[in-house]
Amino acid sequence: MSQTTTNDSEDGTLSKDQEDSPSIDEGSCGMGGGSALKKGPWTSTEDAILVDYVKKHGEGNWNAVQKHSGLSRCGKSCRLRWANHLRPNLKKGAFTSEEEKLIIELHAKMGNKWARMATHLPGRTDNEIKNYWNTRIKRRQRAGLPLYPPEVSSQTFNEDLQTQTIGEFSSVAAPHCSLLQGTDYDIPDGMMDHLKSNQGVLSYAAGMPDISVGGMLTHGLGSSQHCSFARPFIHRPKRIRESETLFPGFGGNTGLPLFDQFQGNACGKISRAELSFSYDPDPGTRGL
DNA sequence: AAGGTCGGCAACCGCAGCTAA
DNA sequence: TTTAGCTGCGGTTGCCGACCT
Repeated sequence: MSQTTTNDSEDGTLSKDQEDSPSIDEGSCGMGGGSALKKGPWTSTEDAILVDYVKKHGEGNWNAVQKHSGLSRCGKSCRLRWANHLRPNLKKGAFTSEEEKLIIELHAKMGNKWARMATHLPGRTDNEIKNYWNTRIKRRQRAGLPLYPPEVSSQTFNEDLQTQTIGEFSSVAAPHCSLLQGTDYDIPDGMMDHLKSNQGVLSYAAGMPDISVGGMLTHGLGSSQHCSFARPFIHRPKRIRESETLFPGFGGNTGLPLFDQFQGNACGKISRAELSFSYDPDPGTRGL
């Protein structure tokens, strides 16, 4: 939209911006290469080179793109550009209401698993979904609205309970969740206090009127819904970062387990038929 | 009209998982 | 078994146009 993604000259020749590019980085992207790598917006010339390269060699082996095509872009940058903008069958434009419903539904189920969510939205990229969601969070926070419509919260919760009851992924979930389903969850007092004090601003909790943070903990964290909420407490560097986002100031070193695996299992079961809730993606803010 | 703020988007960064040597 | 390279993912930042005051 606003961003110029192809900012070279009309005739497609190498424009000035390719020479004095927004920024030249000496071997960033993790891997050095010695040669200066360009950063910033892609030009249509670069796009063409990348498309041509992928046509000839296929996707993957992104680091070879720089070597073989002469593009001054690191492999990561090429992969991202291809995945988000050049890949065929990409759907452009605003999300349809169906897609919005699906995103909300999926996020309620799996949390910030953008890539996984993208697999349920053909033609959409994880980046698009992530951007959409982040914007949505901002809007809803500003409007003081819950993140999820109540229908989504309770529906998702019930589905997951059902799912678990019939043992759809119990073989995977059990080892993790059993740790949480005992009577003594062993939640440190300080942590509990922190959770309570943050409840008002917890985006997840805010969207779950029936499942307050306290309720989550006393209710049993066995469902995938709960487990995904439990993720912020996971003892793992990456998750700690996440936890700091959701629970500022809380370090997350509680030794609670990781649920990503069975989340993935649970996530694959969503069908369009489930989207029966009445919903407004952003009540009161759509017309912003 | 000018300045400030917001919304939307593209792209970068750092980390983790996977795999081949 | 270890290690280095590659890839993918999620978080974050910066840019720019639109809108508001």
